[in-house]
Amino acid sequence: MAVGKSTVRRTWRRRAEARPDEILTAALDEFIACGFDAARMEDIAARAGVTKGAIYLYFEGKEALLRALIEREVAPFAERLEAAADAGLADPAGTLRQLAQIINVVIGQSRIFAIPILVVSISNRFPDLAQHYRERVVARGRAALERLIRRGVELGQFRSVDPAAAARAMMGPIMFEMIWTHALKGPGGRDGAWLANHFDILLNGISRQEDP
Amino acid sequence: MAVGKSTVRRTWRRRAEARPDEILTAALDEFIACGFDAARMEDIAARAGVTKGAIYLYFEGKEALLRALIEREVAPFAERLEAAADAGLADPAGTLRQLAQIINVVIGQSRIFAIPILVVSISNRFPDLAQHYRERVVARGRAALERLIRRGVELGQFRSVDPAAAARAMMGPIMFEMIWTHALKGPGGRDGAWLANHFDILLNGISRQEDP
Amino acid sequence: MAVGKSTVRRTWRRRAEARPDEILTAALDEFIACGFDAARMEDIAARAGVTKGAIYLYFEGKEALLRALIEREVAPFAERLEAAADAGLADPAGTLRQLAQIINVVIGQSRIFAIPILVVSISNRFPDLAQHYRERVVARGRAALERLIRRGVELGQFRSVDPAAAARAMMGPIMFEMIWTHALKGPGGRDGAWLANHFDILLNGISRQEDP
Amino acid sequence: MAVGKSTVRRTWRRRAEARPDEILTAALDEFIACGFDAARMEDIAARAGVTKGAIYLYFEGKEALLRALIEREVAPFAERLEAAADAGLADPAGTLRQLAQIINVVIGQSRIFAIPILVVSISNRFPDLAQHYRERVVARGRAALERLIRRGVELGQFRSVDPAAAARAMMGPIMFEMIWTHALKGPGGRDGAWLANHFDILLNGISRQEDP
DNA sequence: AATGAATGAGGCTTCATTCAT
DNA sequence: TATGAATGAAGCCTCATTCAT
Repeated sequence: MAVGKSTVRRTWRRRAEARPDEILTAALDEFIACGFDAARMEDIAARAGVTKGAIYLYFEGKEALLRALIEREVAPFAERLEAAADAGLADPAGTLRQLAQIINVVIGQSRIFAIPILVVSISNRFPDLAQHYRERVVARGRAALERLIRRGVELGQFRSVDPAAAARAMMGPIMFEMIWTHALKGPGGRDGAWLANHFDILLNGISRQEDP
Repeated sequence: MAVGKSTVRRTWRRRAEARPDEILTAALDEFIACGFDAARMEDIAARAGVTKGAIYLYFEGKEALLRALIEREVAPFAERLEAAADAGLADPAGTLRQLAQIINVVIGQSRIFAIPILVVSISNRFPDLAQHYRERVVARGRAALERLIRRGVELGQFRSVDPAAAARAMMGPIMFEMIWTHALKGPGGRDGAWLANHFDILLNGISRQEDP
Repeated sequence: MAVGKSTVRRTWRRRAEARPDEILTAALDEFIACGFDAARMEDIAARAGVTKGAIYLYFEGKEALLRALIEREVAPFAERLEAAADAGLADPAGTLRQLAQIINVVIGQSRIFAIPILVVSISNRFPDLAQHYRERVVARGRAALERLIRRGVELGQFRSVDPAAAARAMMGPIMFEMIWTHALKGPGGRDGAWLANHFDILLNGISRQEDP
Repeated sequence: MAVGKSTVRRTWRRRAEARPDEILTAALDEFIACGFDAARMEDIAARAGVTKGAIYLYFEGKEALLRALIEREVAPFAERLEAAADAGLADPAGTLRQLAQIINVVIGQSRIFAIPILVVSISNRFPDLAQHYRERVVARGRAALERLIRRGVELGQFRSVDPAAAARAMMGPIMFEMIWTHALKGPGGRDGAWLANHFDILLNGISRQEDP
């Protein structure tokens, strides 16, 4: 009985504690679907299963929603990239090939890769968010790729290329795939081979030419 | 007298005829600066040196402004790319290196490379514009690069890679540079060497290895 | 154990019984500080040390709070005035001078003299409250002053003025002092001599001229 | 014909130029009727014969409306008081009696005497407006009365009272009449004799006692 | 008796668009 | 062709009030 009571209460509590996250997820969906300005608070609320006013119990306003969202999504985004890269320092070439395949799959499946596009589209009006993203995600992702490439050079897998330039060269195709998939919505791109192909070409470009 | 009158009239006419273009340019600037939704008709008008109402003499409304803008900018954009590519079919490798340098310079100088970002940021709400852009610019640009690469393979400059894949791989860095320059506004990128570096790596990746 | 329990309970009860009064006091403070409309139920609750919902256990709503407040404050306000006046019927002139001094001190010390201003500022929207105040406080206060003056005339302290007019003439400075102190917040007025001065002049105006 | 055209245009222009004033007048009416917070922009607009949005062509918002209103009303208010007072420096006693009668009449006729009540009721939330009013109207009005009384003393009409104290004593009844008329709306007060009576008593209080 | 999450009506303000001149 | 006053729909946000716990 006492247990029953506690359970009930817990249900109630759990909802209240989960609200901010539910709202943020709803906001992400709306922002991606309509853009920051065209997204209506009421639609975000509806998507989260609450009413307009409820959002303001947890967030100061629309801009706060955007900021909290970036905050919530950006760190894991960067960390996943880094962790995956650093876990494969023993075999840089193989790891880069794997990364290409994984990213290719995830891009098609997860909403998370729509976030960079959201960030880009609001970057002129929220320069600090753009900066945050640049430093937390792009810079860290590039640094992780750089570490892989530098190690590949040390191991003799790659030629002695400039790791920074090579890492940067790899960001391009990733961004292109995101935009192609989530914004321009080009057809046929989702067969999963493209990014791997791009990386192959890049890897070819930096690899040691062992066989003539 | 007649001369005077005619002169005055001509001046006046010229302005009147130039209006739509001035307005579109103003609109482009505002759209890039604030995004489509946040751009105010009044600010566009002010930038163009007219009043709000005058815009409606030439355009149906805000969305029409956007469409006309894309229309006006997209075709030349694609044609310039194509012309430059096709003019260099005699030396694909050299042409691609040149293209990288030219694009790199133009990206930093011209507002024109902010247009793709604008298109991307509104693509979810105006899918037809996205499609238009995809087909008119991205697809044609890719096809032009493809022709270059195919010719390079025929000439023996490049290995027998898949021209489509290689062309696509080259779009990524271009897009990255645009976004980095016009949206994320990363520092230090505008030294002009990066895109050339990326292309070098890619060209390395597809080039025939003449020297062992 | 029983004792402990009862003690706890009593403490608890006492608080519960005190709640309505605490809430009303908090409401008065907020109403005075912000006005009726701008006062927020949440701030009233916070001032009273409870949560928003608790107020509704004791009062129907915001307007009920206002009415209860006027009810609670108005009667004692009037009664104090009356009692003080009637207690001094033996020496009207002296009593009026004393009243001036007492009021002057209390105006500066107590929130109670901010109530008339509150009433005035909401009087157009709650005419019944205004009427209530008019009849319960202003009219009774004036009547008390009138009795004093009439007695003064009878005693030969004052000339045979119209007691009603003279009483009314004395309300003005009091109101002016309240407004000056609690609303317009003029500087320097709180030295305590002004109201006495005003009354002196008024008393001079109605006093018998014993000395030629 | 040319005249006709010009007339039409003038009509149009005149309306546009008159708008701010019409809106302010409407705002004053609403603010007095409902108080600042309860007054709705839409009702103000309706009273002015325009739509909500039109107000924002001329004023920044609701608070700006209030400020412009005070600005517009306060100066003439003070100037009229001063001019009337200074015009009568030759006969202070008579002038003060006249002033009492004039004010008494105007209080009953004009909305202008509801402004002090409006100011008082918002003074806690807009302290700068209160200060402005205090300095521009109350202080100047008091100074004008002071000049009259000082001159009266010099001329021998009045005893050698403190002019500042006497002037201040005269403000009270005026304020009381305003509040009584426009806020508490006491019945029967508008017979026009009261303020004159108050002033008589005050004048008696400060006058030289020529007859024993 | 008390909490605090949630509601929803309603206000202020903005801005694309229209239209008389 | 051009103006700019005016509209009115729509969005953000607040807050008095309710209610499950």
